[in-house]
Amino acid sequence: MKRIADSTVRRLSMYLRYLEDLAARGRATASSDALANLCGTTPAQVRKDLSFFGSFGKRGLGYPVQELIDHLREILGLQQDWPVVIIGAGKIGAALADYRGFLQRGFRVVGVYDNDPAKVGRPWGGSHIRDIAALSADVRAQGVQMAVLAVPADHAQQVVDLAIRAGIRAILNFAPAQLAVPPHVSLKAVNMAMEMEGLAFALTHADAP
Amino acid sequence: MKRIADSTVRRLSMYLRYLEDLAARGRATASSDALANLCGTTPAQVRKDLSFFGSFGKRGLGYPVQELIDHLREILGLQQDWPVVIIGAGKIGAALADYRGFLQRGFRVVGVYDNDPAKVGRPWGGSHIRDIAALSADVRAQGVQMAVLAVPADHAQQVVDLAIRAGIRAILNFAPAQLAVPPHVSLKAVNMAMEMEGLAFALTHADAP
DNA sequence: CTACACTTGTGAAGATTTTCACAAGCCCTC
DNA sequence: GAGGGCTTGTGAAAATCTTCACAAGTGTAG
Repeated sequence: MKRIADSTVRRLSMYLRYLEDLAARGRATASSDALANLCGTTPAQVRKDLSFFGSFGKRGLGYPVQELIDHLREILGLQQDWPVVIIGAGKIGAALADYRGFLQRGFRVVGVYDNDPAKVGRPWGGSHIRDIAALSADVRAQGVQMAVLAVPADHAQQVVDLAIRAGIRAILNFAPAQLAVPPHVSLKAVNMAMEMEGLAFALTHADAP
Repeated sequence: MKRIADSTVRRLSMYLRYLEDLAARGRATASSDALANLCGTTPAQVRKDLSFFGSFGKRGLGYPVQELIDHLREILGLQQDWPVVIIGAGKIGAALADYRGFLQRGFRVVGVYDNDPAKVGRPWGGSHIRDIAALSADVRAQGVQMAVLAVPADHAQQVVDLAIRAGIRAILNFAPAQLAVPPHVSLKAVNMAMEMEGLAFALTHADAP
């Protein structure tokens, strides 16, 4: 199959979000035009994105909302629940561990890890924060493939290496560090400073005609 | 001036990060090749990105690290300190309010706002969490242009509208909602669920040859 | 001073992504 | 069951972004 652009995948995820919204409001169908308006894109873009994976709409009618939701969930790999570990129980890690959005969308946080003795053992969810030394065994035992990284930048690479050795194959990185991972591992980074700098750039160059 | 791609701005931000690293280690110059290796891109990309803004290097030598840092900070609009308000004092908002990375990079959090009476008045930094009713006046009084949004999705649009009326012109949105803003306002969204779904997609389609 | 090794800056080529535009298909009405 | 109003799916065109490749500088060594 042709390679799918990252931007396409992001939009699919967004379509899914709005379709679920529409479904909750009882809408049975949605046109590419309606979906595009909601998502801030164009009808052609919506149709093209979906066409990579099949033909889900009915001409003259639009897309059946519930069916398209099911297709998108399958395309994105959300038919299953993904167990996730969170590494780093600082402010950000703790906030993420309690973030309802994860669970709602099929990501189940099965463990929170830290190396700080002051934090290890603290209650979290129905269990407690675990020592990072236990990560390897836990990940292996539970077949966890996804990790969220929220550790200081100077520990990030070392922690990633550990996680990958344990079998992690997809990482969402909140540490402000550029990480190196082998090709079979997927990595996405969320870098607040970078986003803010993008905004500063936009503000600074906004007035230029 | 030609429009600058978002991807270019993100890379500039990344170059800046690594240049500061290099400067801290006492490196006086860096070639596009060295920079590219650090950032996981190509030398040609580095040179092209920089060439949009001028000619900062010396042939045969590379780029003078400190000078390039200064240029990049100016290009990105980081010569000045940007006052920032954080709206929403939940877990994420609170974590962001204490995030050191902001301050270090020239973003000064001047206020944290919430509408929950239980949170308003709680100490934060040298001051306390303020009522969102005070946002308009504060933003105007202090000329704040940037806001970080960390409120529940169903309040997000309404809060954004309020912020924009008060004079905010750049928003970093952590709420899992697609926001509509007028054209003179810059908006960036960080959507954890979307990132996770991107990873799920990658994992699901990784084995396909 | 000349030769040489190295690196930038940049048009042009190549690749990718988005938009266009329209034939084909679906539903509803008459 | 024919006609008309909509909307999809999709090649092709347009726009955008990345990579290539090389002339033009720059410093160093001999």
